[in-house]
Amino acid sequence: MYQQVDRVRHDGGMSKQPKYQQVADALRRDIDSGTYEPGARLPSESDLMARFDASRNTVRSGLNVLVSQGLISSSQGLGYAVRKHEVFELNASRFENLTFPQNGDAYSTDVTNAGRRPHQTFRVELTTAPEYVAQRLKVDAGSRTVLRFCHRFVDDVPWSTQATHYPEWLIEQAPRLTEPGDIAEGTTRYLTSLGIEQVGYADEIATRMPTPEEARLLDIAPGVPVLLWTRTGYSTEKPIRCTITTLRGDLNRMNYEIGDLSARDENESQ
Amino acid sequence: MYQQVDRVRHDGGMSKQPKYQQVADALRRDIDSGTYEPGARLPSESDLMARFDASRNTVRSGLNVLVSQGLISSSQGLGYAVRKHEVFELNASRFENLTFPQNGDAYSTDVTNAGRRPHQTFRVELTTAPEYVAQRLKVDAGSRTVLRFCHRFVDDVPWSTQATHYPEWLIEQAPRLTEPGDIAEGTTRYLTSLGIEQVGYADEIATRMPTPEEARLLDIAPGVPVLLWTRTGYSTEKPIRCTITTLRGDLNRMNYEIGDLSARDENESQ
DNA sequence: TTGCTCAACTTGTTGGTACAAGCTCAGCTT
DNA sequence: AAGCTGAGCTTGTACCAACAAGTTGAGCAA
Repeated sequence: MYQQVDRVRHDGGMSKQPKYQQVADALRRDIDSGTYEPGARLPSESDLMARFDASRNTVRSGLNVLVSQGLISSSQGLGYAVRKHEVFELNASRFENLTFPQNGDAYSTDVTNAGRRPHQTFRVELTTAPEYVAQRLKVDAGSRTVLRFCHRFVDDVPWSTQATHYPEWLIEQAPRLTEPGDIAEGTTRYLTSLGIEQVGYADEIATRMPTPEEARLLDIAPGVPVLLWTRTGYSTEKPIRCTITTLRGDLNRMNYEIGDLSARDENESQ
Repeated sequence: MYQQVDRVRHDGGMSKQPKYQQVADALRRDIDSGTYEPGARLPSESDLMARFDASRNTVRSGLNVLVSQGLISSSQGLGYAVRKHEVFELNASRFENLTFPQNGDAYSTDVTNAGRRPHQTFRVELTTAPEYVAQRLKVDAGSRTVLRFCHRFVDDVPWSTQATHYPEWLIEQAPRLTEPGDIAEGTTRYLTSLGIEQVGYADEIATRMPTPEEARLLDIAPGVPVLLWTRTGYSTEKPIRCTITTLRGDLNRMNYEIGDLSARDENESQ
Protein backbone atom coordinates (compact mmCIF):
# COMPACT_ATOMS: atom_id res chain seq x y z
CA MET A 1 0.00 0.00 0.00
CA TYR A 2 2.96 2.29 0.52
CA GLN A 3 5.75 1.89 -1.92
CA GLN A 4 9.09 2.97 -0.55
CA VAL A 5 10.19 4.78 -3.66
CA ASP A 6 13.71 3.98 -4.70
CA ARG A 7 16.07 4.73 -1.85
CA VAL A 8 19.11 4.30 -4.12
CA ARG A 9 21.66 7.09 -4.36
CA HIS A 10 21.13 9.52 -7.20
CA ASP A 11 24.21 11.50 -6.42
CA GLY A 12 26.93 9.36 -7.88
CA GLY A 13 27.10 6.97 -4.98
CA MET A 14 29.58 8.94 -2.94
CA SER A 15 27.34 10.35 -0.21
CA LYS A 16 26.60 8.61 3.02
CA GLN A 17 25.23 11.66 4.75
CA PRO A 18 21.50 11.82 5.34
CA LYS A 19 19.62 14.14 3.07
CA TYR A 20 18.62 16.59 5.79
CA GLN A 21 22.29 17.02 6.67
CA GLN A 22 23.09 17.71 3.05
CA VAL A 23 20.43 20.41 3.08
CA ALA A 24 21.87 21.92 6.25
CA ASP A 25 25.43 21.77 4.94
CA ALA A 26 24.53 23.28 1.59
CA LEU A 27 22.69 26.16 3.21
CA ARG A 28 25.51 26.69 5.67
CA ARG A 29 27.97 26.92 2.81
CA ASP A 30 25.72 29.43 1.07
CA ILE A 31 25.59 31.52 4.20
CA ASP A 32 29.33 31.31 4.85
CA SER A 33 30.12 32.21 1.27
CA GLY A 34 27.91 35.27 1.44
CA THR A 35 25.18 34.09 -0.91
CA TYR A 36 22.76 34.94 1.86
CA GLU A 37 23.97 37.86 3.93
CA PRO A 38 23.12 38.49 7.57
CA GLY A 39 19.51 39.60 7.77
CA ALA A 40 18.66 38.27 4.32
CA ARG A 41 15.73 35.94 3.78
CA LEU A 42 16.34 32.34 2.83
CA PRO A 43 14.30 30.59 0.12
CA SER A 44 10.99 29.26 1.39
CA GLU A 45 10.51 25.65 2.36
CA SER A 46 8.72 25.03 -0.94
CA ASP A 47 11.66 26.41 -2.89
CA LEU A 48 14.07 24.24 -0.94
CA MET A 49 11.90 21.17 -1.50
CA ALA A 50 12.31 21.74 -5.22
CA ARG A 51 16.01 22.54 -5.02
CA PHE A 52 16.90 19.45 -3.01
CA ASP A 53 14.17 17.15 -4.30
CA ALA A 54 13.15 16.43 -0.73
CA SER A 55 9.97 16.34 1.27
CA ARG A 56 8.92 19.24 3.45
CA ASN A 57 9.80 17.33 6.63
CA THR A 58 13.30 16.65 5.38
CA VAL A 59 13.85 20.26 4.42
CA ARG A 60 12.53 21.35 7.79
CA SER A 61 14.92 18.95 9.55
CA GLY A 62 17.79 20.54 7.68
CA LEU A 63 16.66 24.05 8.50
CA ASN A 64 16.16 23.02 12.09
CA VAL A 65 19.81 22.04 12.36
CA LEU A 66 20.84 25.57 11.46
CA VAL A 67 18.25 27.08 13.79
CA SER A 68 19.62 25.00 16.66
CA GLN A 69 23.09 26.25 15.85
CA GLY A 70 21.90 29.84 16.02
CA LEU A 71 22.78 30.47 12.39
CA ILE A 72 19.30 31.26 11.15
CA SER A 73 15.95 32.09 12.68
CA SER A 74 12.42 31.55 11.51
CA SER A 75 9.15 33.32 12.03
CA GLN A 76 5.74 32.14 11.10
CA GLY A 77 4.42 33.89 8.03
CA LEU A 78 7.74 35.54 7.31
CA GLY A 79 10.17 32.77 6.53
CA TYR A 80 13.73 32.03 7.51
CA ALA A 81 16.46 34.66 7.77
CA VAL A 82 20.17 34.66 8.47
CA ARG A 83 20.79 35.88 12.00
CA LYS A 84 22.89 38.97 12.45
CA HIS A 85 24.99 39.30 15.53
CA GLU A 86 25.68 42.48 17.34
CA VAL A 87 28.03 42.27 20.25
CA PHE A 88 28.23 44.47 23.28
CA GLU A 89 31.52 44.62 25.14
CA LEU A 90 31.54 44.18 28.87
CA ASN A 91 34.55 45.30 30.84
CA ALA A 92 34.79 43.03 33.82
CA SER A 93 38.12 44.02 35.28
CA ARG A 94 38.59 47.74 35.02
CA PHE A 95 40.32 49.07 38.08
CA GLU A 96 37.36 51.25 38.97
CA ASN A 97 35.38 48.10 39.42
CA LEU A 98 37.27 47.14 42.50
CA THR A 99 36.31 50.34 44.24
CA PHE A 100 32.91 50.87 42.67
CA PRO A 101 32.00 47.56 41.11
CA GLN A 102 29.10 47.39 38.71
CA ASN A 103 26.75 49.83 40.25
CA GLY A 104 23.78 50.28 37.99
CA ASP A 105 25.48 53.50 37.09
CA ALA A 106 28.42 51.84 35.35
CA TYR A 107 25.99 49.88 33.22
CA SER A 108 23.93 52.92 32.24
CA THR A 109 27.05 54.90 31.46
CA ASP A 110 28.55 52.15 29.31
CA VAL A 111 25.38 51.74 27.32
CA THR A 112 24.79 55.44 26.87
CA ASN A 113 28.37 55.93 25.76
CA ALA A 114 27.76 53.31 23.09
CA GLY A 115 24.94 55.50 21.81
CA ARG A 116 22.26 53.12 23.02
CA ARG A 117 19.30 53.59 25.32
CA PRO A 118 19.48 51.68 28.62
CA HIS A 119 16.46 50.67 30.65
CA GLN A 120 16.11 48.46 33.69
CA THR A 121 13.57 47.12 36.12
CA PHE A 122 14.48 46.48 39.69
CA ARG A 123 13.27 44.36 42.59
CA VAL A 124 14.33 43.61 46.16
CA GLU A 125 13.46 40.41 48.01
CA LEU A 126 14.28 38.54 51.15
CA THR A 127 14.85 34.92 50.11
CA THR A 128 16.56 31.76 51.21
CA ALA A 129 19.92 31.42 49.57
CA PRO A 130 20.18 28.81 46.84
CA GLU A 131 22.80 26.15 47.53
CA TYR A 132 25.07 27.67 44.91
CA VAL A 133 24.97 31.11 46.53
CA ALA A 134 25.15 29.86 50.12
CA GLN A 135 28.42 28.08 49.36
CA ARG A 136 29.99 31.20 47.95
CA LEU A 137 28.77 33.49 50.74
CA LYS A 138 29.91 30.91 53.30
CA VAL A 139 26.55 30.84 55.01
CA ASP A 140 24.40 27.83 55.89
CA ALA A 141 22.34 26.35 53.10
CA GLY A 142 18.81 27.61 53.54
CA SER A 143 19.76 30.76 55.44
CA ARG A 144 18.28 34.05 54.34
CA THR A 145 19.79 36.60 51.99
CA VAL A 146 18.81 39.92 50.52
CA LEU A 147 18.28 39.51 46.80
CA ARG A 148 18.53 42.60 44.62
CA PHE A 149 17.36 41.65 41.16
CA CYS A 150 17.82 43.64 38.02
CA HIS A 151 16.44 43.07 34.54
CA ARG A 152 18.31 45.06 31.92
CA PHE A 153 17.39 46.18 28.43
CA VAL A 154 19.23 48.02 25.68
CA ASP A 155 16.98 49.81 23.21
CA ASP A 156 14.14 47.72 24.66
CA VAL A 157 15.91 44.46 23.79
CA PRO A 158 16.31 42.23 26.87
CA TRP A 159 20.04 42.06 27.51
CA SER A 160 20.78 40.48 30.86
CA THR A 161 19.54 39.76 34.33
CA GLN A 162 21.53 40.34 37.45
CA ALA A 163 20.82 38.82 40.84
CA THR A 164 22.94 40.02 43.76
CA HIS A 165 22.68 38.22 47.09
CA TYR A 166 23.87 39.79 50.32
CA PRO A 167 24.25 37.65 53.45
CA GLU A 168 21.73 38.20 56.22
CA TRP A 169 24.31 39.39 58.76
CA LEU A 170 25.02 42.40 56.55
CA ILE A 171 21.52 43.81 56.96
CA GLU A 172 22.10 45.07 60.50
CA GLN A 173 25.12 47.06 59.41
CA ALA A 174 23.64 48.12 56.10
CA PRO A 175 19.87 48.36 56.45
CA ARG A 176 19.37 50.28 53.24
CA LEU A 177 20.15 47.08 51.31
CA THR A 178 16.57 45.99 51.89
CA GLU A 179 15.14 49.24 50.60
CA PRO A 180 13.18 48.73 47.44
CA GLY A 181 14.37 50.93 44.62
CA ASP A 182 17.82 51.81 43.50
CA ILE A 183 20.47 53.02 45.86
CA ALA A 184 21.56 56.11 43.98
CA GLU A 185 25.26 56.02 44.75
CA GLY A 186 25.53 52.27 44.12
CA THR A 187 25.40 49.55 46.71
CA THR A 188 29.10 48.94 46.86
CA ARG A 189 29.83 52.58 47.41
CA TYR A 190 27.15 52.57 50.08
CA LEU A 191 28.82 49.60 51.79
CA THR A 192 32.21 51.27 51.56
CA SER A 193 30.82 54.35 53.26
CA LEU A 194 29.86 52.09 56.15
CA GLY A 195 33.37 50.71 56.41
CA ILE A 196 32.58 47.46 54.61
CA GLU A 197 35.01 47.53 51.76
CA GLN A 198 35.23 45.04 48.93
CA VAL A 199 38.93 44.34 48.56
CA GLY A 200 38.77 41.49 46.09
CA TYR A 201 36.48 39.33 44.04
CA ALA A 202 36.39 35.96 42.36
CA ASP A 203 34.68 35.60 39.01
CA GLU A 204 33.38 32.38 37.54
CA ILE A 205 32.25 32.15 33.93
CA ALA A 206 30.30 29.31 32.42
CA THR A 207 27.97 28.73 29.51
CA ARG A 208 24.99 26.53 28.73
CA MET A 209 21.69 26.61 26.91
CA PRO A 210 19.09 28.74 28.68
CA THR A 211 16.35 27.31 30.84
CA PRO A 212 12.83 28.06 29.58
CA GLU A 213 12.58 30.70 32.31
CA GLU A 214 15.74 32.41 31.12
CA ALA A 215 14.67 32.14 27.52
CA ARG A 216 11.45 33.90 28.45
CA LEU A 217 13.02 36.70 30.51
CA LEU A 218 15.74 37.43 27.97
CA ASP A 219 13.72 36.63 24.86
CA ILE A 220 16.41 34.22 23.71
CA ALA A 221 16.10 32.71 20.26
CA PRO A 222 16.63 28.99 19.67
CA GLY A 223 20.28 28.09 19.29
CA VAL A 224 21.59 30.88 21.49
CA PRO A 225 23.39 30.01 24.73
CA VAL A 226 23.68 32.13 27.85
CA LEU A 227 26.84 33.35 29.50
CA LEU A 228 26.75 32.91 33.26
CA TRP A 229 28.91 35.25 35.23
CA THR A 230 29.18 34.83 38.98
CA ARG A 231 31.08 37.40 40.99
CA THR A 232 31.71 36.84 44.67
CA GLY A 233 32.97 39.93 46.47
CA TYR A 234 35.06 39.82 49.62
CA SER A 235 35.93 42.21 52.40
CA THR A 236 39.14 41.55 54.27
CA GLU A 237 37.17 39.20 56.50
CA LYS A 238 34.22 37.62 54.74
CA PRO A 239 32.34 37.24 51.50
CA ILE A 240 29.94 40.16 51.32
CA ARG A 241 28.04 39.61 48.11
CA CYS A 242 27.43 37.15 45.30
CA THR A 243 26.26 38.46 41.96
CA ILE A 244 24.95 36.16 39.27
CA THR A 245 24.63 37.80 35.89
CA THR A 246 22.91 35.96 33.08
CA LEU A 247 23.83 37.35 29.69
CA ARG A 248 22.47 36.64 26.26
CA GLY A 249 25.33 34.86 24.52
CA ASP A 250 24.60 36.40 21.15
CA LEU A 251 24.83 39.95 22.44
CA ASN A 252 27.65 40.00 24.93
CA ARG A 253 31.37 39.54 25.19
CA MET A 254 33.31 39.86 28.41
CA ASN A 255 36.72 41.48 28.67
CA TYR A 256 39.41 41.14 31.28
CA GLU A 257 42.49 43.27 31.26
CA ILE A 258 45.37 42.18 33.41
CA GLY A 259 48.80 43.71 33.83
CA ASP A 260 50.35 46.44 31.72
CA LEU A 261 48.48 47.10 28.49
CA SER A 262 50.10 50.37 27.52
CA ALA A 263 51.33 48.71 24.32
CA ARG A 264 47.77 48.11 23.24
CA ASP A 265 46.35 51.46 24.17
CA GLU A 266 49.02 53.80 22.85
CA ASN A 267 47.64 54.07 19.32
CA GLU A 268 44.00 53.11 19.29
CA SER A 269 43.65 53.51 15.57
CA GLN A 270 41.49 50.42 15.01
CA MET B 1 -9.84 10.36 2.78
CA TYR B 2 -7.99 11.85 5.71
CA GLN B 3 -10.13 12.70 8.66
CA GLN B 4 -8.53 15.21 10.97
CA VAL B 5 -9.58 13.46 14.10
CA ASP B 6 -10.99 15.72 16.71
CA ARG B 7 -8.57 18.55 17.46
CA VAL B 8 -10.65 19.64 20.48
CA ARG B 9 -8.96 19.99 23.83
CA HIS B 10 -9.18 16.96 26.06
CA ASP B 11 -7.34 18.62 28.88
CA GLY B 12 -10.00 20.80 30.42
CA GLY B 13 -9.73 23.56 27.87
CA MET B 14 -7.03 25.49 29.68
CA SER B 15 -3.99 24.68 27.56
CA LYS B 16 -2.95 26.65 24.55
CA GLN B 17 0.50 25.18 24.37
CA PRO B 18 1.27 22.78 21.53
CA LYS B 19 1.36 19.18 22.53
CA TYR B 20 5.06 18.71 21.84
CA GLN B 21 5.81 21.55 24.25
CA GLN B 22 3.67 19.88 26.88
CA VAL B 23 5.73 16.73 26.38
CA ALA B 24 8.98 18.68 26.71
CA ASP B 25 7.75 20.56 29.77
CA ALA B 26 6.48 17.45 31.50
CA LEU B 27 9.74 15.60 30.93
CA ARG B 28 11.73 18.62 32.06
CA ARG B 29 9.72 18.75 35.27
CA ASP B 30 10.36 15.06 35.80
CA ILE B 31 14.06 15.59 35.35
CA ASP B 32 14.19 18.66 37.58
CA SER B 33 12.23 16.89 40.28
CA GLY B 34 14.63 13.97 40.23
CA THR B 35 12.25 11.39 38.77
CA TYR B 36 14.93 10.75 36.22
CA GLU B 37 18.39 11.27 37.65
CA PRO B 38 21.47 12.26 35.67
CA GLY B 39 22.56 9.29 33.61
CA ALA B 40 19.21 7.54 33.90
CA ARG B 41 17.35 6.33 30.86
CA LEU B 42 14.11 7.98 29.84
CA PRO B 43 11.09 5.99 28.73
CA SER B 44 11.20 4.96 25.09
CA GLU B 45 9.39 6.87 22.40
CA SER B 46 6.70 4.20 22.35
CA ASP B 47 6.12 4.58 26.08
CA LEU B 48 5.88 8.32 25.73
CA MET B 49 3.44 8.00 22.83
CA ALA B 50 1.17 6.06 25.16
CA ARG B 51 1.69 8.37 28.13
CA PHE B 52 0.91 11.53 26.20
CA ASP B 53 -1.48 10.04 23.65
CA ALA B 54 0.59 11.55 20.88
CA SER B 55 2.11 10.44 17.63
CA ARG B 56 5.73 9.48 17.37
CA ASN B 57 6.51 12.73 15.50
CA THR B 58 5.03 14.78 18.30
CA VAL B 59 6.91 12.90 20.99
CA ARG B 60 10.13 13.23 19.04
CA SER B 61 9.56 16.97 18.65
CA GLY B 62 9.22 17.25 22.41
CA LEU B 63 12.32 15.18 23.06
CA ASN B 64 14.17 17.21 20.47
CA VAL B 65 13.50 20.38 22.44
CA LEU B 66 15.29 18.92 25.45
CA VAL B 67 18.13 17.60 23.31
CA SER B 68 18.64 21.08 21.85
CA GLN B 69 18.77 22.47 25.35
CA GLY B 70 21.46 20.00 26.30
CA LEU B 71 19.29 18.41 28.96
CA ILE B 72 19.13 14.94 27.48
CA SER B 73 20.97 12.98 24.81
CA SER B 74 19.92 10.15 22.57
CA SER B 75 21.70 7.27 20.96
CA GLN B 76 20.39 4.94 18.36
CA GLY B 77 19.53 1.56 19.78
CA LEU B 78 19.98 2.71 23.36
CA GLY B 79 17.36 5.36 23.97
CA TYR B 80 17.37 8.75 25.64
CA ALA B 81 19.25 9.52 28.82
CA VAL B 82 19.57 12.50 31.14
CA ARG B 83 22.90 14.20 30.60
CA LYS B 84 25.27 14.44 33.49
CA HIS B 85 27.58 17.37 33.75
CA GLU B 86 31.05 17.32 35.07
CA VAL B 87 32.87 20.59 35.26
CA PHE B 88 36.55 21.30 35.15
CA GLU B 89 37.80 24.53 36.68
CA LEU B 90 40.16 26.73 34.72
CA ASN B 91 42.16 29.35 36.51
CA ALA B 92 42.65 32.19 34.10
CA SER B 93 44.19 34.85 36.30
CA ARG B 94 46.57 33.28 38.76
CA PHE B 95 49.58 35.48 39.28
CA GLU B 96 51.91 32.81 37.91
CA ASN B 97 50.11 33.14 34.63
CA LEU B 98 51.51 36.57 34.01
CA THR B 99 55.04 35.28 34.16
CA PHE B 100 54.46 31.80 32.77
CA PRO B 101 51.08 31.91 31.08
CA GLN B 102 49.42 28.67 30.06
CA ASN B 103 52.35 26.65 29.03
CA GLY B 104 51.27 23.14 28.23
CA ASP B 105 52.80 22.37 31.55
CA ALA B 106 50.23 24.32 33.55
CA TYR B 107 47.49 22.40 31.80
CA SER B 108 49.03 19.00 32.41
CA THR B 109 49.70 19.85 36.02
CA ASP B 110 46.17 21.07 36.64
CA VAL B 111 44.65 17.98 35.10
CA THR B 112 46.96 15.58 36.87
CA ASN B 113 46.31 17.29 40.16
CA ALA B 114 42.63 16.69 39.61
CA GLY B 115 43.43 12.99 39.35
CA ARG B 116 42.76 12.88 35.64
CA ARG B 117 44.89 11.76 32.74
CA PRO B 118 45.85 14.53 30.30
CA HIS B 119 46.77 13.96 26.67
CA GLN B 120 47.41 16.34 23.82
CA THR B 121 48.33 16.47 20.18
CA PHE B 122 50.35 19.29 18.83
CA ARG B 123 51.01 20.98 15.50
CA VAL B 124 52.95 23.97 14.18
CA GLU B 125 52.05 25.83 11.01
CA LEU B 126 52.91 28.95 9.12
CA THR B 127 49.60 30.51 8.10
CA THR B 128 48.07 33.79 7.10
CA ALA B 129 46.48 35.49 10.07
CA PRO B 130 42.69 35.47 10.14
CA GLU B 131 41.17 38.94 10.26
CA TYR B 132 40.24 38.44 13.91
CA VAL B 133 43.82 37.59 14.90
CA ALA B 134 45.47 40.19 12.69
CA GLN B 135 43.50 42.95 14.38
CA ARG B 136 44.61 41.84 17.81
CA LEU B 137 48.27 41.37 16.85
CA LYS B 138 48.20 44.73 15.09
CA VAL B 139 49.54 43.29 11.87
CA ASP B 140 48.18 43.65 8.35
CA ALA B 141 45.29 41.42 7.43
CA GLY B 142 46.68 38.57 5.38
CA SER B 143 50.20 38.73 6.82
CA ARG B 144 51.80 35.58 8.06
CA THR B 145 51.84 34.19 11.59
CA VAL B 146 53.19 31.15 13.35
CA LEU B 147 50.29 29.02 14.51
CA ARG B 148 50.90 26.59 17.32
CA PHE B 149 47.85 24.40 17.61
CA CYS B 150 47.00 22.12 20.47
CA HIS B 151 44.19 19.59 20.80
CA ARG B 152 43.62 18.57 24.40
CA PHE B 153 41.98 15.56 25.99
CA VAL B 154 41.24 14.53 29.54
CA ASP B 155 40.87 10.80 30.07
CA ASP B 156 40.58 10.55 26.27
CA VAL B 157 37.58 12.89 26.19
CA PRO B 158 38.16 15.85 23.85
CA TRP B 159 38.30 18.89 26.09
CA SER B 160 39.52 21.93 24.23
CA THR B 161 41.54 23.24 21.34
CA GLN B 162 44.05 26.02 21.61
CA ALA B 163 45.45 28.02 18.71
CA THR B 164 48.22 30.48 19.48
CA HIS B 165 49.34 32.90 16.79
CA TYR B 166 52.68 34.70 16.93
CA PRO B 167 53.39 37.62 14.59
CA GLU B 168 55.86 37.04 11.81
CA TRP B 169 58.34 39.63 13.06
CA LEU B 170 58.87 37.54 16.18
CA ILE B 171 60.35 34.62 14.27
CA GLU B 172 63.70 36.30 13.70
CA GLN B 173 64.16 36.91 17.37
CA ALA B 174 62.64 33.61 18.45
CA PRO B 175 63.28 31.01 15.76
CA ARG B 176 62.36 28.06 17.94
CA LEU B 177 58.70 29.14 17.70
CA THR B 178 58.56 27.42 14.33
CA GLU B 179 59.99 24.19 15.64
CA PRO B 180 57.51 21.38 15.49
CA GLY B 181 57.00 19.70 18.82
CA ASP B 182 56.63 21.13 22.24
CA ILE B 183 59.01 23.67 23.64
CA ALA B 184 59.81 22.02 26.92
CA GLU B 185 60.07 25.07 29.11
CA GLY B 186 56.96 26.70 27.65
CA THR B 187 56.90 29.24 24.87
CA THR B 188 56.36 32.24 27.09
CA ARG B 189 59.29 31.32 29.29
CA TYR B 190 61.31 30.86 26.12
CA LEU B 191 60.33 34.32 24.92
CA THR B 192 61.14 35.80 28.31
CA SER B 193 64.60 34.25 28.15
CA LEU B 194 65.11 36.17 24.92
CA GLY B 195 64.15 39.45 26.54
CA ILE B 196 60.62 39.48 25.12
CA GLU B 197 58.52 39.67 28.21
CA GLN B 198 54.75 39.51 28.39
CA VAL B 199 53.80 42.26 30.79
CA GLY B 200 50.03 42.20 30.35
CA TYR B 201 47.20 40.52 28.55
CA ALA B 202 43.64 41.17 27.48
CA ASP B 203 41.11 38.37 27.66
CA GLU B 204 37.88 38.20 25.74
CA ILE B 205 35.23 35.62 26.50
CA ALA B 206 32.27 34.81 24.32
CA THR B 207 29.93 31.90 23.74
CA ARG B 208 28.00 30.44 20.83
CA MET B 209 26.95 27.12 19.39
CA PRO B 210 29.84 25.19 17.84
CA THR B 211 30.50 25.10 14.12
CA PRO B 212 30.32 21.60 12.60
CA GLU B 213 34.13 21.60 12.55
CA GLU B 214 34.31 22.38 16.26
CA ALA B 215 31.62 19.84 17.05
CA ARG B 216 33.69 17.23 15.25
CA LEU B 217 37.02 18.09 16.88
CA LEU B 218 35.62 18.31 20.37
CA ASP B 219 32.93 15.64 19.98
CA ILE B 220 30.29 18.06 21.16
CA ALA B 221 26.79 16.77 21.75
CA PRO B 222 23.73 18.62 20.43
CA GLY B 223 22.63 21.41 22.74
CA VAL B 224 26.10 22.14 24.10
CA PRO B 225 27.69 25.54 23.41
CA VAL B 226 31.38 26.38 23.27
CA LEU B 227 33.22 28.90 25.39
CA LEU B 228 35.59 31.03 23.33
CA TRP B 229 38.51 32.48 25.17
CA THR B 230 40.86 34.84 23.39
CA ARG B 231 43.98 36.02 25.15
CA THR B 232 46.15 38.67 23.57
CA GLY B 233 49.54 39.04 25.24
CA TYR B 234 51.57 42.24 25.17
CA SER B 235 55.16 43.18 25.74
CA THR B 236 55.84 46.74 26.77
CA GLU B 237 55.87 47.64 23.09
CA LYS B 238 53.69 45.38 20.99
CA PRO B 239 51.23 42.51 21.00
CA ILE B 240 53.30 39.34 20.93
CA ARG B 241 50.74 36.57 20.83
CA CYS B 242 47.08 35.83 20.41
CA THR B 243 45.68 32.62 21.84
CA ILE B 244 42.22 31.37 20.96
CA THR B 245 41.00 28.59 23.18
CA THR B 246 37.81 26.77 22.30
CA LEU B 247 36.34 24.98 25.27
CA ARG B 248 33.47 22.55 25.53
CA GLY B 249 30.84 24.49 27.45
CA ASP B 250 29.57 21.46 29.33
CA LEU B 251 32.98 20.61 30.75
CA ASN B 252 34.62 23.89 31.61
CA ARG B 253 34.30 26.86 33.88
CA MET B 254 36.68 29.79 33.91
CA ASN B 255 37.83 31.56 37.05
CA TYR B 256 39.28 35.00 37.55
CA GLU B 257 40.58 36.16 40.87
CA ILE B 258 41.17 39.84 41.32
CA GLY B 259 42.35 41.77 44.35
CA ASP B 260 42.71 40.44 47.87
CA LEU B 261 40.99 37.11 48.43
CA SER B 262 42.54 36.19 51.76
CA ALA B 263 39.07 36.16 53.26
CA ARG B 264 38.06 33.33 50.92
CA ASP B 265 41.16 31.25 51.26
CA GLU B 266 41.73 31.33 54.98
CA ASN B 267 39.50 28.38 55.82
CA GLU B 268 38.96 26.27 52.76
CA SER B 269 36.67 23.87 54.55
CA GLN B 270 34.10 23.53 51.76
C1' DT C 1 -7.76 58.83 0.63
C1' DT C 2 -8.62 55.64 4.09
C1' DG C 3 -9.79 51.41 5.82
C1' DC C 4 -11.38 46.74 5.47
C1' DT C 5 -11.48 42.02 3.63
C1' DC C 6 -9.65 38.20 1.66
C1' DA C 7 -6.60 35.46 -1.22
C1' DA C 8 -2.16 33.74 -1.33
C1' DC C 9 1.84 33.24 0.50
C1' DT C 10 4.72 31.87 4.65
C1' DT C 11 5.96 28.62 8.81
C1' DG C 12 3.86 25.73 12.86
C1' DT C 13 1.60 21.54 14.58
C1' DT C 14 -0.01 16.84 14.32
C1' DG C 15 -1.33 12.85 12.47
C1' DG C 16 0.23 8.70 9.69
C1' DT C 17 3.62 4.85 7.28
C1' DA C 18 7.80 2.46 6.04
C1' DC C 19 12.21 1.10 6.39
C1' DA C 20 17.31 1.64 8.05
C1' DA C 21 20.40 0.93 11.57
C1' DG C 22 22.30 0.34 16.36
C1' DC C 23 22.05 -2.50 20.63
C1' DT C 24 21.04 -6.60 23.66
C1' DC C 25 20.31 -11.06 24.72
C1' DA C 26 18.39 -15.59 24.34
C1' DG C 27 19.42 -19.64 22.20
C1' DC C 28 21.55 -22.33 18.91
C1' DT C 29 25.82 -24.06 16.73
C1' DT C 30 30.41 -25.44 16.82
C1' DA D 1 32.89 -22.95 26.61
C1' DA D 2 33.05 -20.00 22.78
C1' DG D 3 31.06 -17.95 19.05
C1' DC D 4 27.46 -16.89 15.88
C1' DT D 5 22.70 -15.63 14.60
C1' DG D 6 18.52 -13.62 14.69
C1' DA D 7 14.38 -11.80 17.16
C1' DG D 8 13.00 -7.82 19.31
C1' DC D 9 13.85 -3.83 21.28
C1' DT D 10 15.62 1.00 20.51
C1' DT D 11 16.29 5.57 17.72
C1' DG D 12 17.22 7.63 12.82
C1' DT D 13 15.68 9.01 8.24
C1' DA D 14 12.29 9.91 4.85
C1' DC D 15 8.08 10.22 2.89
C1' DC D 16 2.91 11.84 2.71
C1' DA D 17 -1.43 14.59 4.16
C1' DA D 18 -4.14 18.05 6.55
C1' DC D 19 -5.03 21.90 8.94
C1' DA D 20 -3.64 26.12 12.06
C1' DA D 21 -1.83 30.50 12.25
C1' DG D 22 1.05 34.66 11.11
C1' DT D 23 2.11 38.14 7.25
C1' DT D 24 1.52 40.67 3.12
C1' DG D 25 -0.57 43.07 -0.41
C1' DA D 26 -4.10 43.54 -4.03
C1' DG D 27 -8.41 45.27 -4.54
C1' DC D 28 -12.79 46.68 -3.11
C1' DA D 29 -15.77 49.71 -0.11
C1' DA D 30 -16.71 53.77 2.48
